[in-house]
Amino acid sequence: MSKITSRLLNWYQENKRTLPWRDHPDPYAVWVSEIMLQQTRVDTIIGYFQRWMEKFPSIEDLAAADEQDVLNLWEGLGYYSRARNLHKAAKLLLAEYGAQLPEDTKTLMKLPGIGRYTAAAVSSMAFGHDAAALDGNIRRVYARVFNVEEPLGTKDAENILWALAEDILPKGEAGDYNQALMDLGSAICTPRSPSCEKCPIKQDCEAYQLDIQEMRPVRKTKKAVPHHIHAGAVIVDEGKVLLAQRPQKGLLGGMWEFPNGRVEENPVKELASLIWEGYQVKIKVGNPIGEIDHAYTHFKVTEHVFLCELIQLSQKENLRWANLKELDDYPMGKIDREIAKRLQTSALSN
DNA sequence: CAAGCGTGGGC
DNA sequence: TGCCCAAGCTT
Repeated sequence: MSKITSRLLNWYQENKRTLPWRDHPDPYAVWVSEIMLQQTRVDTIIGYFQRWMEKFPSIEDLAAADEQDVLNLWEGLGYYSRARNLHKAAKLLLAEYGAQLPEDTKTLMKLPGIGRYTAAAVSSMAFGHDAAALDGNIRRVYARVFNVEEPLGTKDAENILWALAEDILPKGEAGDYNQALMDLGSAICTPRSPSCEKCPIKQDCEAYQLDIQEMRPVRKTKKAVPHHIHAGAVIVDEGKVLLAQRPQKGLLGGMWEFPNGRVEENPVKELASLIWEGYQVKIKVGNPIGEIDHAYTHFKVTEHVFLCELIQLSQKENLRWANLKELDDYPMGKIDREIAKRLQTSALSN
């Protein structure tokens, strides 16, 4: 075992955080936590993880769940395909794997939502196999320790970093070692202003020795995010409000929303035809309720919301009339949950 | 294989 | 405030 790995493992023993899924004998819990942690911080998922394990304690429970209940529990976490994939995979495991997670990375990667990183994480942490993991933290740590100059995400950088991960991995300690690297990355070797003085491997770190740690990893330049204008319709009829379910694929797949869409310039003028074309619903546009700003990863939105009256409804597929009190039962993205809350609040004060 | 996919926090 | 980023995967 190299000096680097033994220093990291020693540091981990002294500094590892106690987390709900750590030192947990249940591979299912490790799997769920790893999916939740994809592109998501530890602090964010703690509550979600505990509610999830309470409601779906096992693969069998998850496989038997309703998709809407699964999405409701996931609401607010984002990347909702993760929840749908967990659900799909649980059904698959029950049908074809005896309700047990496979232990090897190759079989794990056949499950929806499990890629190279997550397969290695589950195999090493839940089953103790020698699987090298590479996530955002580990990429950053290795890019600094070995002064990798290829921009992150390029084929060259990926080849170099995965090869490093495989080469350095200490046999028999992969689970702790992978977690040690990730804890180091989140606590010490941070993207900006890393705490190099506290780092257990600073004497091994090429970037630190050259004092260029903040120049590593090299990043590719990013594109500007567009800003779109949306118009949304709160359509009320006989005390109920009209909701639409989004398609399974794409943005907020399977979630519910107030009928809305992108407009070019004038939300008031364009809204009625927009709703008609998008949902086959004819409306009369009334008073504005408010504006909501939201930043997605790849674009920003300002949504103008209007109270509207129903004139004609030409299809019922994917549409539903909901009581204001029942809006919490419908999984929604952030914008539509905000609209729902405003409606419930104003209805309460009336 | 580049683009799409959410949201919250830090600075 | 605006921007960057975060335990990635899918198509």
